[in-house]
Amino acid sequence: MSKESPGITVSKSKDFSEWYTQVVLKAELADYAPVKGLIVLRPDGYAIWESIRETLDKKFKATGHRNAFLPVLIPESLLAKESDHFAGFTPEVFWVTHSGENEIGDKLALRPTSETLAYSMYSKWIQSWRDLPLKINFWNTALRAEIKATKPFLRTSEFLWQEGHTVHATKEEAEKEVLDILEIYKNTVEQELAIPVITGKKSDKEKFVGAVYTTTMESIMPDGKALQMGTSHFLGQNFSKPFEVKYLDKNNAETFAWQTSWGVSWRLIGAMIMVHGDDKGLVLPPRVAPIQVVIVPIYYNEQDSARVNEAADKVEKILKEKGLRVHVDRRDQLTPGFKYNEWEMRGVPLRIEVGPKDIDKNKVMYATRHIKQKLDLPMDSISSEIDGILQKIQNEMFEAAKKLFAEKTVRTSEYSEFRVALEKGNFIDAGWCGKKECEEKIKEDTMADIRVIPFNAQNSGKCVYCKNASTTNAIFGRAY
RNA sequence: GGGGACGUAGGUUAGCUUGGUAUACUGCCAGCCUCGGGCGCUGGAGAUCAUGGGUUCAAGUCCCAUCGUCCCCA
Repeated sequence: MSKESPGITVSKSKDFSEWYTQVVLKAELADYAPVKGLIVLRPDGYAIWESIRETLDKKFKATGHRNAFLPVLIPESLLAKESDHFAGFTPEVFWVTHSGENEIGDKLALRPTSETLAYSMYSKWIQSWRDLPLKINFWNTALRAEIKATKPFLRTSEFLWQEGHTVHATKEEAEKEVLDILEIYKNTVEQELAIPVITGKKSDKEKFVGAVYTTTMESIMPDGKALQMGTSHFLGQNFSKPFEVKYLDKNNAETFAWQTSWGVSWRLIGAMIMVHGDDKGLVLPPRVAPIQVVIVPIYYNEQDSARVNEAADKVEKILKEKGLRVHVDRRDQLTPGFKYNEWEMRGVPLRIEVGPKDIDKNKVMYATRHIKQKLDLPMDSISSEIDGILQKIQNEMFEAAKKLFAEKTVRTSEYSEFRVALEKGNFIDAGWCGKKECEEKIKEDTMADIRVIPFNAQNSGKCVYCKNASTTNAIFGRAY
């Protein structure tokens, strides 16, 4: 492996894993931390997270949610209060056992997720039906020990995410919340990150421990592996009972509340890298790119330098007035060619070149990142056309990703075909009888599990494994 | 759970078999350069050789232990 070259040295199709690592490091999104399984998010990576966060935050607030913050330490006694939930997480919990030299009796977990802590507070805050619904979101990190198979953004021992925790008076209202949130997730991922997803329910085997059911959005990566992009859980009264999240209803009757929880993480950044990147590096959708347009001035002498820089300033001003994130690369010790390659590796969706020849013709050149093309743009048209150009890039990236998704989804009712298609790296859309045994057998056999039972699933009639009548089709895949 | 690779300058590394205070490229700094696809030239700074112990006149190199990282397969 050569990390020496400033560019990406392997092709995406030949060595996907190495390609991914190089893009993350060389595009300066993240770097490895001194502790195994942890990464440091660098400014470009963080800017992408901020962009996702701002979009979601607006949508959460528009639908009546408020932000709050919880501490990172959770006492074992509290974490263990809902036993299924505890059993599900305990293998990957980090424990704080000492304060200074003193051992802590009730040892403290670094939060793997905050249900227990949040709901112990909620039980104090909620007394009346008038206190409901309670809809709070937390932007924080979660810690889950990943000892083997770590990968930046996809599997790390600490990750940035948001977790929403809501409480409702009725089952119906809580179930609506679960779906409303999933819809917000889907829209955000498709419109901002240009990644198509399929939404639906998890099987009982794959649902969040402690939930009544889990809804999810899933996508497929170019290497054929499935990636869970976000989940929204209906918790029923599974937590409200042990944690006594209850209220007096209008008839003065004490009632256990209905709850939801939901989250997306910086895993979305990993998905975006994998779906859109190419052999030259990162490719960012304009809507989340930290730099949407980079301007490269080109000149050979003092005389040109003055007028070229002046023209570059003018273009920058036009773009900034449009509210775009723009950067002029004024480093004069580097050649234009070097700069082109560098900005391409870093994924900037649009590059504008301004040189003496362009100024003579009162135009600029622009090059798009997602597909290789270089076109003229008259100086006077920049302001009116730039939004359209960026929107076109965003659309074309989404269309290309949708095409990939469609190509990698195979419908079959034959188990032999199922295995072949899976081996080639596909989602398999196949009938399922609804029994856990078939799901487990398939997993043993092929390493694939049920990623999602789509909301709009068809029913092909018989289970792909046992051949008995199917209750629904499900999407099978090998997951990250 | 199983297997593999590895730790020497910011990055990538040579040197280890056969012990004698470390090599190059890249990046970085300064100065030049007609710089439109990873230009070229000159000079310079940069290394407790992962950590601890042992053998030896002498350890990056040999021995023991520890720590850590990455990758692949289930």
